[in-house]
Amino acid sequence: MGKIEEAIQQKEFKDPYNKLVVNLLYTHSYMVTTQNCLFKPHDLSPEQYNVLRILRGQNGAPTTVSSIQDRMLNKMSNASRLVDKLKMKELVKREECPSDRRQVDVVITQKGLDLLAQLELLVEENNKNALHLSIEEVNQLNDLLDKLRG
Amino acid sequence: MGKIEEAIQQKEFKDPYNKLVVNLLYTHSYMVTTQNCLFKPHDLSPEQYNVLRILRGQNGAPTTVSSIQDRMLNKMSNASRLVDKLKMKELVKREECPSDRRQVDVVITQKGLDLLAQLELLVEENNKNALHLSIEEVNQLNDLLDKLRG
DNA sequence: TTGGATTTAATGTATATACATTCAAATGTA
DNA sequence: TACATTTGAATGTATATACATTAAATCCAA
Repeated sequence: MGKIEEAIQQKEFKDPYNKLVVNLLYTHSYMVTTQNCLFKPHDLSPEQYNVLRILRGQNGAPTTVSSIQDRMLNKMSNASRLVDKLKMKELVKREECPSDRRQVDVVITQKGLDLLAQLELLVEENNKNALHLSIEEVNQLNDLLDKLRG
Repeated sequence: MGKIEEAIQQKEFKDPYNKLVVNLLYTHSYMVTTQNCLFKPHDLSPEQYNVLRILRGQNGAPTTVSSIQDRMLNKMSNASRLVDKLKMKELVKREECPSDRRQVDVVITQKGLDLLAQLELLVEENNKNALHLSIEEVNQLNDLLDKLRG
């Protein structure tokens, strides 16, 4: 894979800031590609996986659609439709919230929990294989990304 | 914005590798959001902007659809359809390649070049405003991302 | 308590990604 | 030359993002 200049056949960048934007977009695509390969055999998209992870993190407590939305990595994704897809696969349950009938309580099913458990090791392995960095570099990168967003 | 843990309301991560994947996805979404805001008033998407940039980088030389595809940040994007959208806006021209009639030569128009020129300063400003990092940190981040992909 | 404002989820539409498939043109080999 | 293979672009379909809009339920203030 190597340097971004070779990967996209661009000789040089206007400035390091411009290069960083391109590098982020390209690296994102690289990571998502590995995730797609991993999840595809299980008929799951990375985004659907993320919703399941959020629901499991609630430890069985019902979670409203808007609460899922708030916790999603992409704030513009559509939790309502993702939940719909997961429900069709019986990975989540969806019930009207008794205290506020506008809201919808979403809970991960046992089938959903089983799928997450099954993927656990694969995801961990995939991450470590895809990220060609030492623990120190990973920590450094995490700090820089946190700082990037201000 | 701050630390990723607060941003997505997740208390802790399984390991730094897992955190990095989440951080990359979240930071990508952050950057693309700023780009969308920038390009939207000009009826352009970040991906269409990227194609125009690639074509300008060819200095007027015709570029085939597959060559555009190779240079794109996301290798799974569909250059054919993006070129189609740009042609409808008269930002590119598309002609049958005389030496190989399977291929299609794409060239950026003056209108396309004018639009890029108009966006030049805005993009630069947007990048510097969105990336809350010093030049040194930007360079460090670029190196780490290059290394990440191996 | 009524009626406007707000909240929540669902839905509609355009764009893009992630594939698979198609079809014409070119290539290579018997 | 003839025919199978490969290549390049377009197209089809499912999923997801990026909005705007809708409709119902709740809230709140007159």
